[in-house]
Parts: sequence; structure tokens; C-alpha cells
Amino acid sequence: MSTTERTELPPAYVPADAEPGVRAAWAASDVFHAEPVADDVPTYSIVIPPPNVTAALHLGHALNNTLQDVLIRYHRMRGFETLWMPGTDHAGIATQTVVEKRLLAEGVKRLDMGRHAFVARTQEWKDEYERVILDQLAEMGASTDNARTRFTMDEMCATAVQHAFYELFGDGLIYRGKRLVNWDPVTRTALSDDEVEMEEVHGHMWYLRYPLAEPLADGTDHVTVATTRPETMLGDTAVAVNPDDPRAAALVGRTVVLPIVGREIPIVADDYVVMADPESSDAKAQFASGFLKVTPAHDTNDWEIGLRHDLDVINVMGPDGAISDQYGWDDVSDEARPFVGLSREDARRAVVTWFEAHGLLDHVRDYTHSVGHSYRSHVPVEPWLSDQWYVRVTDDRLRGSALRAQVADQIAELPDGVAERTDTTGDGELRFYPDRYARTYYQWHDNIRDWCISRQLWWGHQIPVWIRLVHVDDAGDAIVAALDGHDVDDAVLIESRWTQAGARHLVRRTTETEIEEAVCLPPASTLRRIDREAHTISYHELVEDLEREGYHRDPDVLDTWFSSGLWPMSTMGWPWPEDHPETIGLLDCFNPTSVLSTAREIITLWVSRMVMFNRYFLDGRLPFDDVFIHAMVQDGHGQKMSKSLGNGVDPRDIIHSHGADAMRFALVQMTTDTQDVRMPVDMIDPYTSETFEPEYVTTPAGHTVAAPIQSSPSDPSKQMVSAYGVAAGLVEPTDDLPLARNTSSKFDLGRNFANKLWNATRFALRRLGDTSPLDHPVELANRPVADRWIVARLAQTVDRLDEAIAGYQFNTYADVLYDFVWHDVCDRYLEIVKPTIDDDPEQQVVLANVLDAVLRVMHPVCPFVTETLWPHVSGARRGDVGGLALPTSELLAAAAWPVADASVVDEAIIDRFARADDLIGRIRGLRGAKNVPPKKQIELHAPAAVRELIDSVDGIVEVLCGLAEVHAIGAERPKIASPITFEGSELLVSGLVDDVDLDAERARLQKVIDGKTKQIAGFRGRLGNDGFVNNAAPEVVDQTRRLLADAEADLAAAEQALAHLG
RNA sequence: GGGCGUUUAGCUCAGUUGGCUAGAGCAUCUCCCUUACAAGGAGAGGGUCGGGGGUUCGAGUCCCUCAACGCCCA
Repeated sequence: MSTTERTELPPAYVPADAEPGVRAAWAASDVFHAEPVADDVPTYSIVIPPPNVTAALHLGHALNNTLQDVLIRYHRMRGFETLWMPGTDHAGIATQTVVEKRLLAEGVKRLDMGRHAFVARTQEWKDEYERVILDQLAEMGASTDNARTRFTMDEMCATAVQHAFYELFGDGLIYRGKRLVNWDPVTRTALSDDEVEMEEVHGHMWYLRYPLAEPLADGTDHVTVATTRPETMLGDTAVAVNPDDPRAAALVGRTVVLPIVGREIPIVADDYVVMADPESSDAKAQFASGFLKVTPAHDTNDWEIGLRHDLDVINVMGPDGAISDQYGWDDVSDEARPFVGLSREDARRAVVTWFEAHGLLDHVRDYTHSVGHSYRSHVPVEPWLSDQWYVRVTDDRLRGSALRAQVADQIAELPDGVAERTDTTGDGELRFYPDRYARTYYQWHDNIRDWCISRQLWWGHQIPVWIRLVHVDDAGDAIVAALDGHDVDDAVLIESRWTQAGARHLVRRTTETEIEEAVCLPPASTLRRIDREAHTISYHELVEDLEREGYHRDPDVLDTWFSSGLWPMSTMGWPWPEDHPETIGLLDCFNPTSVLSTAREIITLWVSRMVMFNRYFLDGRLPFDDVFIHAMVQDGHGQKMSKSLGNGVDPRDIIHSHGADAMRFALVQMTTDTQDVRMPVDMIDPYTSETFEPEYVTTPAGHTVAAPIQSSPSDPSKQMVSAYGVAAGLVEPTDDLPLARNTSSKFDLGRNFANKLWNATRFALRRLGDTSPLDHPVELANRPVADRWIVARLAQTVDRLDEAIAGYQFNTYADVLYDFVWHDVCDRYLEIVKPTIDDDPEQQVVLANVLDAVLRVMHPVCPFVTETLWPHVSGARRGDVGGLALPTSELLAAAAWPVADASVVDEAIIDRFARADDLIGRIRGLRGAKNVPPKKQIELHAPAAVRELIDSVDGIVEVLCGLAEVHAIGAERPKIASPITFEGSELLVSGLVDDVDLDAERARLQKVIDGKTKQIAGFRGRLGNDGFVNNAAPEVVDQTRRLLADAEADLAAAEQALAHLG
């Protein structure tokens, strides 16, 4: 792509021919590489939300990454030192699940494989998809700094994770204890609250009778509890009743004998209990019996009740969800024995059967309620008691800091108990776009609970803690002394030989007689830097020592979001940039990043954690100043495009059918600040390349998706598979069943636009002769109206684009571009200059400069077509235009954003042009109404004022209307002519047709008269209203008066014209 | 159950502090293969802005209410 090459461009833009060369040119340069710069150089940075390595990207990712690229390219052109940090996320549970499923299909089980081999296999999967994802980003044109590509589990990020864990551990912000977790019995892992999806379930409400230990005086011998989960009754430790319930007084304090188990349990009063009310509109009250069985080990609400009433916690299930006596249930009666070992589903049936058989099943009702399901295995989540690691995010240093970060004009009042904002770095600086998401973020933190960070997985950052259990008698005096006065589960940090070696040591009683010691190691790079008073033991020696002493590393890994939460820091070399010299200076220069662009579902999972971590570890500094939440892409049926649904569209399919620029333009154009954008998806027949609407089917979950197998619309005997079928694992493409690519007519607009630019450039290049360069800048003041107008419009356009970017108004950016390039440049300016440009070297320079600027302003959205055209246009530019700064550049990606002097915007010219444009519209309307062929020249008869206007705009009316001549309108009227009105005058157009149909002319004029009459009535009504005249803004009243006068003049002109027709 | 959003032309969507005759693209209709572009050009038709109520001189825009759909949280 030499700048001097002047080959003829093909007649249409073919993205597939252009894109690879452009990508190669970018790759061969270092335009996307950022380096730390001096303080006085403005910087702009974004860290990519790292896509999961579970699968290829879909259009939702394409949307988000296009928006980021627009911001990045724009700011790079504006002269900012611009960093876009790319990378991927290991996505612990999601990736492990995918790989496990794949292995199972091959007949291999993870547990048989062993941890090491499984992780290696997952690593292979990761490598494959990381490659796919990075390729996809490149194909979309993402201008990421690829030399800095990170992965959440690479060495740099792993160090950050371990260091962060170590620091939080030492600061008392990480603890371990028995807690109810959301347990997935299939994947056998704890899920965070965010990984639980609520689903409506059509189930039953069972009413079970629990006999009272002693009947009441009135003969009452039982209470009836209502439950959706009868099987958990084995672990009941109380029955609760609302204190306001009339029956409460007689029952509270008494006991019932738990059927099957024989356990005697108390009746307690708790106002959590919903009182029975069959008339209530609330389903809970309708179905309530007024008595609640309390199972603290198997229900989070019951757990809370248990805490309030100091109830026993009896866990009756194992990690597989089956009934078990191995996890805390030690009063198994003979009657209960047969239930041990049953799955929770079988146990439910068995319990119900038992109650029925013993006459204790009162009744059963159908009941629909929401139940938490694992977002991975989709089975109901079991609240389950187990040892987990938590981050104490409820601490003011984390939660408070996240809340204080919010800008005061979005969130004025912080919750009670949160320290006020100060002038600390980062306080009051975090802003959400659109505004409303500030509330979402706030409410999440207002109600935040401690964050369970351990996951029973193999794929992830293994928790850097070594644990051993010791009997209190063997624990040693120091530990016993440290724990003196502390309850079971109260953890205490102590000094020991391990802390002297640089580790941190946490102890707690797990029972009265057992102590758990947990030693947390920093990463080796941190350990090296700790002043350890002559302790020079290495990381590996320390590990060996610990294991010799009976410590075992916790097998669990960290929640994925723990590492993503550190992403804006870990990718920039934190905590030890010196260990990675290429990262030195990055943190200070590019963190806080400028903006985070992401989907709203991730505000809680990710945005929150990044804010807490970045602020905690970097002295209050925010990870980003702005958060932009973009819309969610839905399919044609209003369903969210997602991996799990399988309705995602691969951006490569769209790039294939429309080109990357078309995809990007359409995505940008649809990004308004609403929540969702709908994208009807079609398919391309691999046999004929024809686009068709697929056959749909409904999934068991009720979603409408493309049928896995589709028939060719032109030949039903030929079949193909849909992307949905492949994503859902239902079919595989074969030679006989090829994959049908997706496409969508949504992108036609973008494709057409790229082609329009291509052809406008083709036109210009033909007309820009090889004349010698101008030795002076073109003085706009000396140029015809068209030239002055187009430059003025260009300057206005640049301003509007700047505003759009500053406010994250992406659709405005696209619309302003489209309108300017298509309508102003192509439809008007290029048409106007056609007759003059060949002989006007200065006009050629104006055109070349306008086109040069157009390529620049379109580049952030359509980088490929603009970069392809760039050398041609720069090569054809033989001079400058005064007031327009367009410095040259080898690559467009590195070129400067256009800067126009305010003087180029001549309002008078813009005004005059607008009047002429109005006149043109009327004349063209007449031509259109009469179907006059474009070549046919016509004549206009107009009064002096209109002729002056036409003269004052240097021929544009003549050119755009095909006007051969303009005559004065006088007493001598042309015989065959059609009247129009303009600015209150009657004009005649002749030469349109050979004969005038008078009736048609009258009808046309009558329509104008009717319209004007109606309009005038409206204006008069408004102006006749004292309320309007007195209350409305004076300029609005003036404007209305002016409009009325104009309309009246037009009406008079139309009536006059009608009279002339006779 | 709580919160957020959406409902404007046949379709997909704009419409920033209330104020010109509510806009765009696609689709439809008419004419035109005019040497940049038929993925195009010049025109045209098409909307009582989801229903109801209110505030106001004036409401697509603000308030209340109902309905449908979607998402997030519990």
C-alpha cells in the first residue's frame, strides 16, 4: 500500500479482499502498542473484559469490543497515548464443566484422570479457544496491544492473585468457617450467590403433622407444617410460629416429637414466619399453615432463625445431595435408618409415603415457586454446610470503599454505617453511563454479603493455604493462649515459625477439642522481598517444611472473579512490575483506566470486585473512572443471545456475509442507552448462498431456536445443520450436513455504507487529476458556496462526533456520520461539483481534503475500508484547505483527528444553503410527481427574490434540479407549466411535460392549500391563546408568529397559483 | 416479592432540559441501468407515539394507574 500507487479501485467494496491486507499492515506496525509516557501526555486506557475461554465469541462480545475499539481508535487519533489491554479469562467452573462434558463424551471421567492430567487437558482447551478468541478480535479489527496479551492464569496474573490473597489474609479480610453455601450436588462445588439462577418450578406444598410431645388442654395434639421440601425434615431442629399468630401463646415453649427421627424439638416464635391467610393475594400466605419447620443446615432462612434461637444445626446430606449420617447427623433412629443413602428426590418420596402411611400427611397442594438452580448443571442448588473461604467484603475497607467511590450526583446519600466520602483518591469519582446503573451498583453493595471464594474445582488458582488439624492437647501453648477466650470458628492470626519465614498463620477451633491451623504463603516473588531476619528459606523449601509438618494444601481453587477482580492491576504488572520489565510504569500511567465497557449482568460480579480490590491495594485509586453499560443483544424472538442458550451468532459469520466494517457500523448504530437490542437472525444456504429464514423449534425450556437440521429452501432434499444445533451439541456438521452460517439483514445498512464511501472515493480519485500540488492553502472565502458549505458541515460534524463520544452516545456517532457522508457529501456535494471540478484545481483540493477528513472520522467505526482507501486519498491530496488541519500519516490508524478552525463554520452560508435546499426539494418533488427523467432539463420562472437566492448559491440549484434556465416570472406566463410555492411566492416550472393536466395540477395545489390551512389554524389557535402568549418562552412565541406568516404567505401563493390555472 | 427497562410507520429503532408539520434505515409504490455507487439515484405513501387518567397555554417527552414483554436481584 504505497502512497503513490494509483491503481483503479474495483467498482464495489469487497471486505474479504481488503481486510487481510489491512490487518497485516497494522500488525507490521506498532500503532497499537502503548508505552508509559510523561505526565503531561494525555493517556487513555481500557482493559478488555476478558472473554471466557469456554467458547468462541458471539455478537454480544462483538458489540462490546467494537464499542471499546471505537473509543480506543478515536482517542488514539486525538493524540492520547492509548492502551487497550487484551486477554482472556480462565473462567474456572464454566471451562471445567465444558471440558468435563467433552471428556465424558469420550468416556473419560475427570476423577479417573487425576488433577494433573485434567488441568493439562483443560490447558489445551484453553489454548485452542484463546487462539480462536484472539483471532476473532483481530478479525473484528480490535486495535488491542497484542504484545501485552494476558490470561487470568498466566504467571503474571497468578502472582497478583496469590499476593492479593496473602495481603487480604494478613489483614483479616479472608476467613474460613462453616457456612451454608449454595451447593451444586452434580458438579460438587459451592456456587456464589451470583451463580444461582432462580427458576419457576411447578411443585407441591406438603402439609405434615408433627405430634406435640404433650397434647394441649384443648385437645390439640399436633401442629401442621407446610413445606416444599419434606426430605429435609430429617434435619429439623425446631418449629417456628409467628408471635402474632393466635395459636402462638399456647404453643411456644412446648416441643414436638419429630416423626421418623423421634427427635424432640422446640416450638419457637419468630416473625419471619408467614401467617396463614387463605384470602391473601400473597401466595406465601395463601399456602402457609402458620407453622414453619426449621432446618438450619438446609435452608438459608432457617439458618438465620437458627442463629436467632440458638438451634442445633444437623446436616443430613452428603456432598452428592443424598441423605447421609456422615456429615453431622448422629441421632439416626431405627425408623430413620432406611432413609440414609437415598437421593434427595427419593428421600422426598419416601418421607411423604411414610407420613401418609402413618396418617400424618394432612394434605398436598400444587404449588409454583422459584427454586435456585446451578447455572452450570441446572439442578436445584442445595443449601449445604461446609468449610469455605470468604472475603469479608462487608468490611468498610471494601464495601464502604466501593460505595464511597460513587459520584455524589449519582448517589448522594451513603447507607448508614458507611463512612462519609473524603478527599481521598477515588472517593466520589466513579460514574456510570447510563445513570440508572449507579443505583444497581449501590443497591448491590448496600445488601452485600461476604463473598465465598473457594470452589471445589481443579481449574483455577489453587488457594495458597496449607492446613492441618491438631488436637487441642498437641497444639502448643502459644496457640492455646492465642485462642483463649475465642469461640469455636473464631479465627486468630498468630506469630509462629511460619510467619517468621514470611507466611501468615491463622488458627481457629473447629470444635472444642480440634484446632485448624492455616498457613498462607505469599507468591515466591513476594517472599523474596519480605525482610525475614536472616530467614532465607525459599518458597519450595517452605512448602516442603509445611508438608513435613503435616500440612496439606487446600485443594480448592479461587472463584474466577477473584482473579478477574484484579485484572486492571494484574495485567499491568502489579505487584512487582520490575519482574516484568515491559510493565514498568504501566500502572502509574494507565491505571485508573479511562472506562470499563461491559454488560449490566456483570456489575455485581465484576465491576464491584475490581473497585474494591483496586482501591484496597492501590491507596484508594479506582480501576476506572467511567463504567459504560451497553445493551444486550437479543435474537429475533427477544431472547438474550447467550452461550448457554446456543443462539449466539459468531461474528465471523457476519464478517463473512457483510464485512467487519458493516458489522461494526451496525452495532455502533444500534447502541442506544436502552437495555436490549433485537437482532433477527437469518441463515445462509451453504448450497446456494441464498439467505433464508430458518425453521424454528421450541426447546423444553420454552425458548424458540433454529431447528438443528434445516432444509435448503430451494431443494428440500438437501439439508444442513444450524449453529444452534452445533452449539447445543445435538448435531455435528458433515459433508452431507454442512453448517449454515448465520447472517442478519440488520447489517445491510453498514455494508451499503461502506460501499457508498468506497464509490464516493472512486469518483473523487477519477476527478482528482495528476495536477501539480497547490503552492498555497485554499482560501475558503474565495470559494463557491458549495465548497464553503461542505467544509462548514464537516467542522460541525466533527464537533457533534466529539460530543457523542464524550457522552458514550454511540448511535449518535453512527447517525451523524451516516447523515454527513451519505447525504451531505455524496448526495449533495459530489453532485454539485460534477460540472466544475475537472477544471478547478482548488475545488479538487477541497474535495480531497473533505474526503481525507471523512476517512479519519469514519475510521473508529469502519477501520478496514477507511484504511484501505487511505493511501489513495492521501496520495491524491495536493494541497491544504485554510482552517482545516489534516497532518499526513502513513497509516490511517495513526493519523490525527481532524481539527477545524471555528472560522470555517460560516453560519450565513449554511443558512443560505438550507434555503436553496428547500427550494431544490420542492422542484425535485414536482419532477418526481410527474416522473420526469433525470436527463430532461426544465425551466424555472421565479420572482426576483428567488432568482437572487439561486444566483447567490453559485449554481447548486441548477445542477441539482436539472434547471436549464431561470426566468423572471411576469405577466407573460408560460402556457405549459406547473406551479409550486416557495417562501410565500408562486413559482412556475416549465419543460416538465408536453401537456399539462389541469385537473391534476388543481388537485395538487388543493392538497397544498389544505395542508397549509390546517397548519395555519393550528398556529392561530396557539397564538390566540393568552396562556400560550403569556407563558411560553418569548422565542417560541416569535417563532410561531414567523411560522404563521410563512404559512400564510405559502397559502396565498398556492391560492394565487390555483387562480391562475383558471 | 423488590428493582430496572421496553411498548413510536409493516419490520428494526431514534426522538438529550416539555414547544416548528414526530424522524431514520429496511420493506412498499412511481420513475430512472444519468460514466462513483442498482449494495444506486429522484420522488411518494404510511404513525390518534400500548390503554386510561392527571399536571400544563402546550405532553411521544413529566406524574399516577393498568396491561404486555424482557432483564437483574431476592
